[in-house]
Amino acid sequence: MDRRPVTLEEVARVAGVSRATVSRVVNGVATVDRELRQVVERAISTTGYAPNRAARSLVTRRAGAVGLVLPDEGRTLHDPYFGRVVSGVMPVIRPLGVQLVLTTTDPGGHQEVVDDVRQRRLDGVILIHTHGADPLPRLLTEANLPVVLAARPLRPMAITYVDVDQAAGAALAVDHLVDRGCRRPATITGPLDAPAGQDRLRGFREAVARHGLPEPLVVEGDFSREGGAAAARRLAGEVFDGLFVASDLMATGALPVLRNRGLRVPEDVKVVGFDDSSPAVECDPPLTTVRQPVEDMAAEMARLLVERVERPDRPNASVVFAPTLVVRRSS
Amino acid sequence: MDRRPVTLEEVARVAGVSRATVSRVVNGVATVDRELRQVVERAISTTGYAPNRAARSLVTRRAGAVGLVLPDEGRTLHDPYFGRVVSGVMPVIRPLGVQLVLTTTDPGGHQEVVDDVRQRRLDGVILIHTHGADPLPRLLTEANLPVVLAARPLRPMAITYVDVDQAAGAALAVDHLVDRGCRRPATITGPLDAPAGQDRLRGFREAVARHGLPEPLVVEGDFSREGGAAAARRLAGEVFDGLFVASDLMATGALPVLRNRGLRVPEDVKVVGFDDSSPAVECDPPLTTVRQPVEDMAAEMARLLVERVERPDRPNASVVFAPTLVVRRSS
DNA sequence: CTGAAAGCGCTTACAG
DNA sequence: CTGAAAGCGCTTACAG
Repeated sequence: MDRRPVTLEEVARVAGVSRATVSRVVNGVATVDRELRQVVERAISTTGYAPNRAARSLVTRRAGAVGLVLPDEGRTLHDPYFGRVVSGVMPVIRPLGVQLVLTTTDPGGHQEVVDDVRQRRLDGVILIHTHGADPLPRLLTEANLPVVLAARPLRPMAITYVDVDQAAGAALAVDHLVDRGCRRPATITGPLDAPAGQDRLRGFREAVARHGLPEPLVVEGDFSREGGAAAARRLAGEVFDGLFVASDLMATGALPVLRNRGLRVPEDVKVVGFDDSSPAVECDPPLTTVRQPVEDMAAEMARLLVERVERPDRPNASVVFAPTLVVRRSS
Repeated sequence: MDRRPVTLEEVARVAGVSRATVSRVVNGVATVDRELRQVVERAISTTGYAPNRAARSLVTRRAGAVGLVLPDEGRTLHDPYFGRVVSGVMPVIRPLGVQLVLTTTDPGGHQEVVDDVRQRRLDGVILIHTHGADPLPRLLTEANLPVVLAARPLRPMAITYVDVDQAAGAALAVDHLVDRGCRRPATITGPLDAPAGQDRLRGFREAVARHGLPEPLVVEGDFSREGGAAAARRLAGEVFDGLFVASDLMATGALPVLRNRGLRVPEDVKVVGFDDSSPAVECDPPLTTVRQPVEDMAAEMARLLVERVERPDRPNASVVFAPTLVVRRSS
């Protein structure tokens, strides 16, 4: 029953060759004689051999695993965004035999990730949703570990990242509102100490100016539903006919506030969100919103990471994707 | 810069002891002399030593990693349920230094998982959402690998699983509807070839009978939003004042159909869902629903799994959790 | 309580 | 193209 697993040694014995040759066949080294290869392959399948990864890792100095690091707040974990990232990463690393290890950073620091890296259990790391103050990106790059960020870092630094063109997304929203006849724009921004918050506001402002519209109303939110509601309340008494909310979740908080004020959406105010997350579909009315190609972005992150694991000397890169507009009933 | 990482050997040299002694200190073996231990600890911290996990795995025959296996359909991945599972598992395995590896089963089979297991990259596996026909549970248990299922298997088999008392959840819903004055119950079931679908229907029927209510209306759904809408349409022309929908997602499909028929919720029909997933909060009106203690259940899965990794001789166990009712505006 | 030594299962120069 | 041999960095009986 629980007999020891088959080793390379055994396969070699059955095939009547050296361990080195079996190893070469297993790893697809091209120089092996065709006939010998077949003998070995037969021995592998009759013995049911599977290579022990720990032994291989020990000599190759490769864990064969990359980490996906999420902030522990739960927010991210329960966000469909997370699932989309996983869907994007999987298809690129799996064919390479690379495992995806999930890590959440503990409040007390990042000991988990750092340990996994120091113990060589992780060849590289994809970092999701780091705050500006997060020391982890620097910690890891300084340790010479391949790292890819899921967004532009707050402060410029030498690091590889993938992002969506946030400003272009905001512009998409404004163009659409203008197209629908809006002349008095307003926005509920994200937190302005986050790159996404900053960039979406900048894109909004630039597009508003480009269309020759009056100075827009701007209130700051924090990407949460409650923050959206609070921001919408601060808009009470103001006059506007188009509202760009920098995240769908905030929009679901803002919508009821508008309704209570007697404003109909989209008749009196047209609303556009950002993210195309599930709340956008479920809220009433369903939300027109800016969508990021998250799966594609995640696949690109994986590709960049794997590349840097293979070739640590590769220079940093940043790849920026174009957002798209998803039109629903709120506009 | 990229100098070789510190090894046990080096620490031993610095501390003036043997590798065996350093190993014992690292692994917390109690029998080491107090003074020696301190010397070694100092050497570890001055050298910045971190044990190489591949080397350890090779001799201990433990990967130090468990797999979380999800069906590849995307459904699960984008479901907040998934995030809740991860939140539950993490706190129990992390302090043990065990990694969580994410795997989705490929449509063509389960080669990924099976390979990871055969290569000893995974010590055990948590299986989420397996269908009745899924060969994976049997495949893995026959290979003598510790496995924990996230639900009762469709066909009885010798396996460890954690579940919620589905029937009790349905009964909770019925009791609540009756409490709110409903006398004519109806239900939209899950797929009846799935344990959850079966058990929720059984619990519903038993509770209806217990309350002495008339024979209820029963239409089968499939746990999807569209399935919920379709089922609700099949209810057209029927008279009922309480509707138990076997998943929140189906309820979000059913709600608009009821509204189009001129039925007000909760005035004309009271509706109770199942899962307490995010759609329950976002739909209109917010849904009264049956909640599973997913985080607790996931933590228990992790505990059972780890236990079986340590002691493979442990007999199978099944743990069933009690559901709770979350009351919102739909009832 | 501590150390010398064997061994875990691979890969990879190095010869030939 | 193939094999003998060294070595990756640990743990763990086994003596003492």
